[in-house]
Amino acid sequence: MAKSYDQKLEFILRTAARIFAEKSYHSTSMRDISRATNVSLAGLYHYCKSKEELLFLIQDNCFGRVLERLEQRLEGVEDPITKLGIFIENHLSFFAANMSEMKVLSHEAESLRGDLYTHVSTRKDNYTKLARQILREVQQTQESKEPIDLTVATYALFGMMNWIYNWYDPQGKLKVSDLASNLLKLFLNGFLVNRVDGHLHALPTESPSVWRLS
Amino acid sequence: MAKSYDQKLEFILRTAARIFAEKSYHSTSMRDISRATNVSLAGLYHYCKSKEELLFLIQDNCFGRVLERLEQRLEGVEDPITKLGIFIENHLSFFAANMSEMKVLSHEAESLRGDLYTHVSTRKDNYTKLARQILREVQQTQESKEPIDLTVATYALFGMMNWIYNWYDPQGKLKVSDLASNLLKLFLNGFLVNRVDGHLHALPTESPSVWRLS
DNA sequence: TTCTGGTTCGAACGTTCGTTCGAATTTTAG
DNA sequence: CTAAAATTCGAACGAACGTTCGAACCAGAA
Repeated sequence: MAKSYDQKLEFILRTAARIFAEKSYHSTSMRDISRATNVSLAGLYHYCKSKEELLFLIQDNCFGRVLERLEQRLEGVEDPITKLGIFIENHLSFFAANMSEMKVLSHEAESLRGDLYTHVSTRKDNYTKLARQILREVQQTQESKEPIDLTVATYALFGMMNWIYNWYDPQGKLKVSDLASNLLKLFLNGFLVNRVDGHLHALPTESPSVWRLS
Repeated sequence: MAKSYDQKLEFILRTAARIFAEKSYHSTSMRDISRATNVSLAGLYHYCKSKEELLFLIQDNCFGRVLERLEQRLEGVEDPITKLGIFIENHLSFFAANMSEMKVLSHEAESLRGDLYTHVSTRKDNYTKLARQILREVQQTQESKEPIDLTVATYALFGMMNWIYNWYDPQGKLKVSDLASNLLKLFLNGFLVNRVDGHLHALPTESPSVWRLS
């Protein structure tokens, strides 16, 4: 029956995601996945064409669910700042509930090749462009003499959010909602407000050559 | 002669860092490095004990230089905000001048094992604690009713900064100094200012179970 | 020149990898 | 019950991996 096939595939994907997150895609062997799932080595290939397809399915399923949920929640919303709040909360709460898959999605971006890479990469691009568009709208609600560069802001936001797999423990004291509201406040205030210019010009600027070895 | 030995080792490390950054540590073979350096496979082992030591030397040398320079520049500085500016500018300008090495330092953190891992990890911890300490000092110069959580702020800062290997092109239009001043402004304003609380409470909060598969 | 110690490398070692194949087993449909 | 289809797996494949070894090479000191 198709149902039990799908369930077992999902189980394999979840287990593989956990191991990929633990020890990275390239140093995980099909034998590791076989051992962890109690499915024989050859048996795994009944559920996927290759190890690379496993990685793809994890990334694509995971991302698909983020996008689907985001579209639902953004529907009908007009206020740019509310949109941004939804975007951040959506991203972080999904991340926290699916740390392994999201770590794999963030950390193993370049482990796919060819069409599979292109497919995931394109979806990420659209996601990034959506964030950038929301930020542009947010920025236009304000007037600032020295607005933050939109590209820097967009990737700073993703950096803040995606870095959490390096430190955040969903089981720990800090709740996801607190994490989200802290990050939203941190980002939004920084993005909109202009206050500390005095300090910036005092920064010593190093010539890059200082850093080169020889 | 010892001089030429060191020079060749440095050359091998730079080349290895470039390839590790391109296709990740675990999917780079010693044969790849041999090909790129024109040093025979066996010859490489005259300059390192193992592939893992290559990775360690890249990470440790790189981090050592960041720390050394940072200590010099922080010496005698008292103002917390100036300290933070120096910290960010130091980190980013080194990152931009050594993208490969820094990508390897950020991205292959868990690829080392045992003592080598512990050694690099400990230095990173101290670096993180230093940043956290500076942020605490910055925060104490202000009084805020709802300050940003210090842990969140610290890792958000590192997320913003370390994420740049995913998008920033040091050869492109955006200069390092602009990148640094934008990120400093973005972070510092967000960290210090309290303004958008109204929007935060309006955020819908999803139950984590929504995100789980089954 | 001869000797010495650092440097280089071709060839091979044993291991592990992703994947395949054919047969055995279980499940489903008629 | 029977036959077809779906599922499972032991065993093996060739390829690629990190590393080693012994010999060859080359510099500078005597």
